[in-house]
Formats: sequence, C-alpha cells, structure tokens
Amino acid sequence: MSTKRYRNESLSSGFNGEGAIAGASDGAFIRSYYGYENQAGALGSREPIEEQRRRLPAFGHRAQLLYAIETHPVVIVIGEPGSGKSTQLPQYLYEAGWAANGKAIGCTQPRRIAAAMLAQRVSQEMGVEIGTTVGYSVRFSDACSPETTRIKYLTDGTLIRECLADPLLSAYSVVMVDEAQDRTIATDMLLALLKKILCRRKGDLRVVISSASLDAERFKTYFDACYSADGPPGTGSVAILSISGRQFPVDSHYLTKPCENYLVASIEAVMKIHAREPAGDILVFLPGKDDIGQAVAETHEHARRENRLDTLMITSLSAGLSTDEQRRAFDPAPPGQRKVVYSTNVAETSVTIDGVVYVVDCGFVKQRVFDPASGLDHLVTRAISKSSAVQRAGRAGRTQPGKVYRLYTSEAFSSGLFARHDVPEICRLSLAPMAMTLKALGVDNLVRFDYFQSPPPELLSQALEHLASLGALEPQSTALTPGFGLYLAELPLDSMLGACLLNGVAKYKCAREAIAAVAMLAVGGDPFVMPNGQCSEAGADKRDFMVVEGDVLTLVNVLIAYQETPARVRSQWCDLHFLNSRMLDQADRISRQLGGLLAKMGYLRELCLSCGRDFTRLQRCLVSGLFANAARLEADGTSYRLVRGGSVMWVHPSSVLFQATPKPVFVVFVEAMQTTKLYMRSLTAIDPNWLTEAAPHYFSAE
DNA sequence: GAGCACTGC
Repeated sequence: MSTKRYRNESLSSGFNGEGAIAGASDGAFIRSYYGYENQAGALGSREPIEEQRRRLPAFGHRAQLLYAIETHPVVIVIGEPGSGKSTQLPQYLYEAGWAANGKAIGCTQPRRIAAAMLAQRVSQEMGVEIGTTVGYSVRFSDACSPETTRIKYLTDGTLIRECLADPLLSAYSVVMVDEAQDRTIATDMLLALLKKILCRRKGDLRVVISSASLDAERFKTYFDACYSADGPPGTGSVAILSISGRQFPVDSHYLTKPCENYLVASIEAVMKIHAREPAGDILVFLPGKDDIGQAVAETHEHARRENRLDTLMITSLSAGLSTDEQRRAFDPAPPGQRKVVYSTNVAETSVTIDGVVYVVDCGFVKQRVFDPASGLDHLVTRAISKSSAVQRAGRAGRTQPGKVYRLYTSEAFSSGLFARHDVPEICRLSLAPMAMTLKALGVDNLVRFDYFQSPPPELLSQALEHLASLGALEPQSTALTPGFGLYLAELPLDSMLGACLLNGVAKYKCAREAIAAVAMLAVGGDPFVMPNGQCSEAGADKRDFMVVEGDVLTLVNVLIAYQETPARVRSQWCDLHFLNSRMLDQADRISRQLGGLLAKMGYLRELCLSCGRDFTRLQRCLVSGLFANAARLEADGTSYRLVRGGSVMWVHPSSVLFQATPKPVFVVFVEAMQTTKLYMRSLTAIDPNWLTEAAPHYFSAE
C-alpha cells in the first residue's frame, strides 16, 4: 500500500478544518437516534443551544440566504456535510417571517429516518413540542397539525402525495428540497413539479434546493428556463449560495498495483491499520452482506492467530439488521480496543458512526438495474462513482483529521472506470410508478414532460406498455382508466402488486388474502429465521406453514396466523415458530394501511371477504397482476423459461418449491434476481389457462 | 443447492 501523502483535491477544497468544533451537525443529530447524544453531540453539551446554532457554518450565511430568498424565487444552496443547512435554513426562514401568513415551510428528505430526526432536533432547538410548530410527516407516522405546524419535515414521496390533493402546494410558502444530489426518482419528480408550480403561483412560492455536490449550474439552468419564458428577461431568477462544511482533512492512500480480491485486501488493510496507526475506529465499505459476513469471520480468525483478539471490536452494519444488531456498530469500543465496522452503503449517507478515523473503501457497490427488454430487475456489483468515493472518504474526517485507504490505484481512479456521478435512478429503474403518479397529477404526455433529466425512451415506453397491459391505461388516450388506473396510482405499491390487490378485492373476492399477500411481498425478505443449532426445529415449523401452491400462499398463511394471534403474545408466538416478528409487524401495519385506503375507495363491504380454503381464487388473483412474470418448466424438470421473452430462469433456493418434485409446470414469480444464475423469487404455481384469462391481449401470440 | 445494495408512498 502506498504511504505517499496524497490529499484529494475535491476533499480538501472548501473544507474548513481549522477551528472546527464538535457540536451540532446533521451527523450528531442522526447519531442521537442511537442514543449517544451525550457524547460530544450537541444535545448533551453544556453550551446553550443558541450558542451552538451560532457556531454552525450556516449561521455566517444567514443574512445572505435571507436576502437571496427575498429576491429570488429559486435559491440553490451547496452545503458540505456538517454545515447545518438542514436544521438551520428552515429556522432562519421561520424567524424571518416566511411562515407568518399561516403557510408552512416544508423541507423534504429522501429518507424517513432523516425527516423524523431532523424534526426532533429542530423542535428541541426551538424549545417546542414536536407536532406543534415543528412537525414531520412520513409513511405510518404523521406528527403535524395543519393549524400550528410551520416547519414541516417530510419525505419527498409524501410531498408528491400531497400534490395529488393540493396540486399547487398552496399550504407552503417555501419548499426546501434537501439532499438533491441523491437524485432519487421522487426528488427528480418533485423538482419538475415545483418548476411547474412556481410558474403558476406567480411569485408567492419560494424553492430552496439543497445539494452537497457542486453541480449547482445544472439546477440553475433547469429553473432559469422557467423564467425566460414568462418572467423578466436576463438573470435574477435563480441564486446560488455556497456554505462550507465542518470537516477535517482526509489523506487518501491508494494501492500501488491493483488488488485481485477486495475482500482479502480489505482485511489486510484493517490488520495493517490496527498494527501501525494510532487510536481511531475503522469503517470498511463492502458491497454486500455475504462479503461482510466473511470479512467479520476472517478478521476474527486473523486477530485470534495474532493473539490480538482482545484489542479489536469487530462489528457489521447493513440495513437488514435489527435495531439491536445495528446498535453494536454504534457502541463505542471498550477502553483499549479499536472498533472495526464492516458496512454496506448504509454508512455512506444514511447513518453516521462516531469516532471513525480510518476508512477502507473497496471501490464497489451493489446497485439495482432494470432491463426494459425483459422487464426484470437485476442486482449488479459495479465500480462506485467518484462522488461516492469522496463521500466515503469524508466519513473519516468527521471528528478529527483522518485517512482513507482506497483498494484501487490512483490511475484507475482517474480513469473512466469510476464515473463522475452515479447514474440517477430515473435512468436505471422501472418508471411504472413514476408514470402512474404523473398521470394522476394530470401530466398527459410523458414523452414531452419537462423532466429535470429525461429518462431513456425505452424505459418510458416499457412503463407505458406495462401499465397498459395491466389495464391501468385507456387503449387510445393513454389516460389512467377511471376506476382501476386511478386507484392503482393511489396505492403505495408496485404496479403489479397493486393490480393483484385491486383485482383480489373487486374481482376475486379474496380481499383478506390479497391484502396479506401484497403486504408480505411489499415488506420483502424471508420471515423464517434459521437460528444456528436449531435449524431442524425451525425447518419443521416452516413446513407447518408451507403449501405446495408456492411461496406467496405460504406467506399469506404466516401473516394471517400472526394476525389471528392476540397482539400481546405475538412476539412470543414468533419466537416459538422461528418467525421474524419485526417483519410481520411491518406487514401487519401495511395491511392495515391498505385496508384503510381500499375502504376510502369504496370497497368497505368487500374488505372482509375471504376465499377460505379455495386457494385457486387467490392464485388467479395473483396471476391477474403478475402474468408478465410467468414461466414454464423446461423438459429437464428443473429450469424454467419466461413465457414472454424466453430467458432461462431457476427457482431460487429460498423458495418452498426449490425442493419440490415434480415441479409445477407453470409459475408466476414476484421478482427476478441475477446472481450466478437468473433466479425467480416468491413463486406461485398456476394453471396456464389463467394467463389467457387474465391477459388475453398479452398472450395472444402464444 | 444459493445467499437482499438502498430507499419510499
């Protein structure tokens, strides 16, 4: 490993190392969620809150920001992490009277946890109860009151939903779109909707776009175009502001020659840091859970052989872990020990781990991509972007100067192998949900819509064809069909699952089972836990719920049994049957939310209908939404072939049909996964006649 | 006989 001192320019530029103090920051704030607010965080500090607020970099820009927003309908704020932009800007606007007219200042976040935590933090800073002046609104949790809430944190998805009821967002005087560099589909949609709304509201709405990256010009160009048409010519519509962050310098170290195996290299790097570097925790970025598990085991083994096990605290972090399991990664190492956290991308933006001084970056990430030709999702491991590398490195400099060890050469990093930015979601995911929402908002022509970034035409046409095949679009006008299409757009579900649900309720009269099925599938994952040493007992319990019709019916059995268990003993019941109670609780909440939405759509009477033991009704209901994912057994008796498109597919080993012999001749699946083979997950055995019944047009050529 | 990155309404 090269020890040449190399300071990454994009990291050191604009970073304010000198004079930086540990105090209130976005990071300290997120950390407080895990209960560590007393460690150098703002909340436990003796310093009065007002004093802490004044020390934030954002405070020095207060007047400048307020002037900019007074004189410009759109302000773009480039803020480094730790600048205080997310917590302070809305407060400055509130203090300056932007909410005095009874309207609210909205601040959107891509993630629920960030919205809730920011609201928590800001309500404390302002000394008010959460849900009064300061509130938040995310799925399943609404701490807002329309009468009193003036600063409102919400996810961008929630604000888009609010657009459906209030297309001009008339309840807001200012909308701040935070973390715009993430470029989620929801953020992209919101930018486009806000541009339209700005033109209609004639100057009484302000938009603040807050982004960590430096491509402010792109945001400016997009919103400037809005004003060249019907506003005064020339400049004056969009202002750009830059707020430096609170970040210590991070020295970058590259490999002198490429490594063959990033897993081996990362463990070596950890052991070297541990042997040679002064105190400070190590954060290692790996692409997936399996890598992390292996790394934990091998690091353990290395440390044991070197007789240094008592000097290392080895932890892992990924989104799938329970809160208790995650907590260990945030626990401080005991005295005399150094903590190592092997993490997926969650640690890149979503959470901040205190005390990290060294970052090891393998240079890879797992990303979902959608193939419009087959209509299938794939999970691929690919090289990270340069901005992602900078973000990962920055994690080493939150509390003191740090070091990043990059497991690739500096030549490779400068080459085209690492893209400048990540491919935004609108260019790599299925656009069916976006297309439905835009249609529901009255956007007729999705091809000529003024996107922040235009999606690839093949993704857009695939989405429209897909929605048409489900019966959500009128054949000629491509408007949403009055009942089905509009309802589908209102459901917080993937379009295929939404179609299963609506047909299950209205057509197949099995609302109870249909709701249970889509709720379980929406949560995702495997409800059956296999504890070490108790695999045979756990396997026996799994068999109690298993049915030959496949995974989805098995999931329905599990959730209905859970729901029939009295609430106070559900958790013990789950332990007894080796089930993941967190997952079932989440599925139960989703099923209740869906029930409420269906009742509002006028299906109150149908809601209690059940198909009982008549499973075929539920199977036909599933086919009505999943027919595009139909596969037929090949002559070999194990592999399948997609009915439309012809890809060869395999039953995923997690499926209850994996061991079944003989296998069903026809199946529908919920998702495809490409790893060593193209696997089908969440299967249901079907009768091929149901395919033509559900979608005669779709299978007419067969 | 393999293994789910991460969000969100």
